[in-house]
Amino acid sequence: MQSILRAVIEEYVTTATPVGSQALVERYGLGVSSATVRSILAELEANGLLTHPHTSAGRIPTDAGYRFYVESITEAIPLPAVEQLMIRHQFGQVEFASEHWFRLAATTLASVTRAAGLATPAKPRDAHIRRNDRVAINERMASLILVLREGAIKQALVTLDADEPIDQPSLNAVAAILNERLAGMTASRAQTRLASLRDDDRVEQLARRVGERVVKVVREYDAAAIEEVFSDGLLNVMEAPEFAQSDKLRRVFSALENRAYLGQLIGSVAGAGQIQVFIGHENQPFDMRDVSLVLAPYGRPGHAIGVVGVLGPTRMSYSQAIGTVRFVSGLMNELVEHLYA
Amino acid sequence: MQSILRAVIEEYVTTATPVGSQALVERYGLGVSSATVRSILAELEANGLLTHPHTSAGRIPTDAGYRFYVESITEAIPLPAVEQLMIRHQFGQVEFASEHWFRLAATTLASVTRAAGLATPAKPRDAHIRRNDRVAINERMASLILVLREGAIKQALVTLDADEPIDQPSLNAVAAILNERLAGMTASRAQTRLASLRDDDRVEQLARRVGERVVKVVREYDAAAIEEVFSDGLLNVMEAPEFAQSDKLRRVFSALENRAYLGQLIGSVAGAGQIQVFIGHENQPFDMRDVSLVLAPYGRPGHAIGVVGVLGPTRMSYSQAIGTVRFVSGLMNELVEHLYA
DNA sequence: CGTTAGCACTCTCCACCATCGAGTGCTAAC
DNA sequence: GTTAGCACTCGATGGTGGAGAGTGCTAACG
Repeated sequence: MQSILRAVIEEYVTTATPVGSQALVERYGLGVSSATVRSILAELEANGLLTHPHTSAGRIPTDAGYRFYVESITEAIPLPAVEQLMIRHQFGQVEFASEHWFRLAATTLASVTRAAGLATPAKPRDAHIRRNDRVAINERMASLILVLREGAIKQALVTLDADEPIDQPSLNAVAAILNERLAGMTASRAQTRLASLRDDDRVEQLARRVGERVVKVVREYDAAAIEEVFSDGLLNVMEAPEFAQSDKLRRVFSALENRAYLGQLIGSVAGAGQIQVFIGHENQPFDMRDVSLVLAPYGRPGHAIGVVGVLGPTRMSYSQAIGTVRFVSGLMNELVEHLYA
Repeated sequence: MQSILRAVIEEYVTTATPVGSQALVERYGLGVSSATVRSILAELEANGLLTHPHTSAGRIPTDAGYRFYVESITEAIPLPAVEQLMIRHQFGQVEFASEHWFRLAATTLASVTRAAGLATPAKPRDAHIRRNDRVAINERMASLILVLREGAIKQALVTLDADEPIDQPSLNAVAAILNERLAGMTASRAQTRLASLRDDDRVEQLARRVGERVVKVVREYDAAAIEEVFSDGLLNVMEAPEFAQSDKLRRVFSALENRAYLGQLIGSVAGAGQIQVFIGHENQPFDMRDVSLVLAPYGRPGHAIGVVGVLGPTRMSYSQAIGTVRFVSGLMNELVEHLYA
């Protein structure tokens, strides 16, 4: 019974056409006749795991069927050793900098699974300020460059609307104050340490103003749901026969372009801490009901967390996808670990 | 004759169906009968400006027809004042930092022209080093942060494979040397200024090694064809009826994903210095023959140059697209100018 | 009672065909 | 040069009729 469901799904995943009872007994050594299979298929359909496009067609899995199947995969197919080596090799070739990794992860996932690869950079929960520098552009404005301990770099312009231009020595003094007070702080701790600056001293006052700007930038960074979702291999998804009618395709793309839902999903994956599968119309709010996602977090829990995964048609090879995503997220874990070591 | 061509194109642009002689006389006050129009249409077809999908269908413009039409647009329709104001307002709302502008430009172009908006950040021809800082991550590695005068920020890790760990004072000394020698330099000038560093002094030797890394990063930045092409509103293009068959769509997307051709185009536009239109199969090498591009450079000639524009079906409103792209690129010019002022 | 062979039934797919109509090209007259 | 008239072409539409795949049901079997 479960093995029949499994057979139906695996057959449908490869052929993309409704699968009949005969095809099953022929291609999978089930040891029973097609009539028996038919009665089991009818039962599976009654349980809501399979459907009928029409009376005289074979069965196709429902989203619930896929869900059942995915839950039953206790050990996902691990990625073949050859491919593991290849991927490691590729990661070895890019520069050792976290900003390159997540893109490569998406590209790799896309090419291995033949679906679309998704990845976000590792984003800290509460970023720590490592250091900040300012470069005066002119007397009225300063360009702030903020380095976060988690590796991100932020830039902001601050207008110094003082009555008279500020000279470079004063700016240096401001910078010194800020570095002394803000280094290593999170946004909220930085805020409290700025409070004690005096209002009657011109330099301290300026430092406070600039410092508040710094805090604001860091807060915004903390609050941003996802910095960026990088995707590669969307073409693979477009090529699937179920997207031959372009309206389905459109739905998926509009959901991708409006990244709100993706962000929410990714947030929940990052929170859950393990690989997760979202199938078809389980993706409720937006128009993603024609696709499934396999997502896994990577990074350091409590520090920086990103997400990698694949997006494919509901009819995708979940076991392969899970195996591949698991490997890539593991690899990313290693890399991030190295960075912090 | 030219007015008939113009009428055919404008009608086809709005209806997306082949246009016949009767429809033309009805909807455009041409003052002649359909038979006359037919003979003119036949002539235009002989000149290669129009085609026939089949015998009993109306005419549709060829790429050459569009080209002729575009050349004849001496004064593009300027963007309505209301929309100009709206756009200015939107640009006023984002932070005053060049990295936000090009994304907004793409988004704006997409929503106004109902096609896809494209934009690249302004990229300098020969970047100048403004300043660089290093933050030691541990004793064996330093994280380089490189600020270019043109506003870009680059990051790189350098492994300091010295025999013994390097202490912070030495690192500071290295940084001081580098800032003194490299500030304001282009990559090639920086290279020559590094040559005079002595090999027998440990700090100078280290400075040379790190400095060479800096030069390499800047060179890579100079050499990179395009940093990034940001696109928005690809959905608009997907919705055009000519992309109902998804294979055409696929061609366009594969051309976009493989950004080589786009980069080449953008390079040529940046070089040409004015708005350019690429129609259908004029986009020779790659599979972009189903779409047209209207691209314009922005920035400061000789300093930083970026490109903004739209990508739409060949059947797009060129006059509106040209007007809009012209306005947006002009606006970007103003903004960049402000930044340098 | 589970399994199986047999069989009628259902429904899609495809090829074929006739019809319709938009739009053309041509010709002859103005 | 322009126009009316007309035959012609060819895609689009819709209906028909097998062919084939696959089902569900029933009755028989171990």
